[in-house]
Amino acid sequence: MLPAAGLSIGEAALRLGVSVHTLRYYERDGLLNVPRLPAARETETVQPPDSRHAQRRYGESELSLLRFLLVLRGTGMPMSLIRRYMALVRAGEDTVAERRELLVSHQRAVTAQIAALGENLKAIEQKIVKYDRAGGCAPLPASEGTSCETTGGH
Amino acid sequence: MLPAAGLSIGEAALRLGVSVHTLRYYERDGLLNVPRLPAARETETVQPPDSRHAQRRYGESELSLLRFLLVLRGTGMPMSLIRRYMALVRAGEDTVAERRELLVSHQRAVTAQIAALGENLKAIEQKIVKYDRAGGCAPLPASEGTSCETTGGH
DNA sequence: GCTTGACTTCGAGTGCGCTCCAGGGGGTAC
DNA sequence: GTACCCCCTGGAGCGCACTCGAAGTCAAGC
Repeated sequence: MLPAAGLSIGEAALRLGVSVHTLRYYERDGLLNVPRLPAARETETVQPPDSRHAQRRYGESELSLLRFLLVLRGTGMPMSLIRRYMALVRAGEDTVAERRELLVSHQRAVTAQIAALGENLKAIEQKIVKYDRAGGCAPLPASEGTSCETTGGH
Repeated sequence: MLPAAGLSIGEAALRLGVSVHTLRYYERDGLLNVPRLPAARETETVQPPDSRHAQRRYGESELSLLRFLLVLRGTGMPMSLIRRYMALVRAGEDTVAERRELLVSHQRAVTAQIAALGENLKAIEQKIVKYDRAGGCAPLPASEGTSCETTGGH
């Protein structure tokens, strides 16, 4: 349960499978805030550094936030909506209803997207089958005889 | 079965659900060639126009090519690959094997994409469920009593 | 002290797929 | 003839999500 002071940006990037550029970009773009080092550390040199130039530390909470962020990105939610969602998360528990609404609407979009992809996939597979039938005559596989006319079509 | 001289670019765009800009862009980008008017027409003015400035006519063959092109685009195939595929189509029947290969590889990509989307969708749905359980206490629906602690999490 | 390496900032650059614009053609309607 | 509408071209612009570069900071190792 202890935050254990978290990972550096490089480690976090590695673990999440994105670039450090992307992580910084997300923060710059207002998607989330990441705490910085100077708070408490084992050996305390005189001063925590310059306050800018302070290194980010990614704890469990940031990581799980980012994991979900990547889920949203991975389903094509635009940055602007993600920004809104993350702001709601930061704003506390009484934004749950609105967050839910946002996710439900996105869920519908994703479902539709999957359906459309499935349709298109079907069309691609049909074309492949057509090529299989046509290709039995010339190049690759040797199967039993079907008529080998090139009756139009691509 | 007769080509009936085909549609204008505006009509084709309307029918395919894209903009005329996009159709011209596809052609400019080498995805396909579209025949032009000046061949044979009812009233022949002295000269068929300037040869540039000649209007495109979209016949069944162009339309079905475009429909499949849109399937490929709709599944995220990049323009460069589509260009290759379309070149193979133009090149004639003995490119069928290579076309097939291209489509099969894309098919795999789309299948993977759908799977990934499904995974992400699951994560989103779980989050929604979590919000449902949390939200029973405060804002929207009134259901029977579950414990209403906010035990961590976004 | 100097180098190395991972971090910091801000701003500019990239790639993709359109999308739009200026400037012009040409045919039909009034 | 001139208004209208759809068509043409080449090139510029846009939105998105990164991606990279220059210049600087800091801690650790030799």
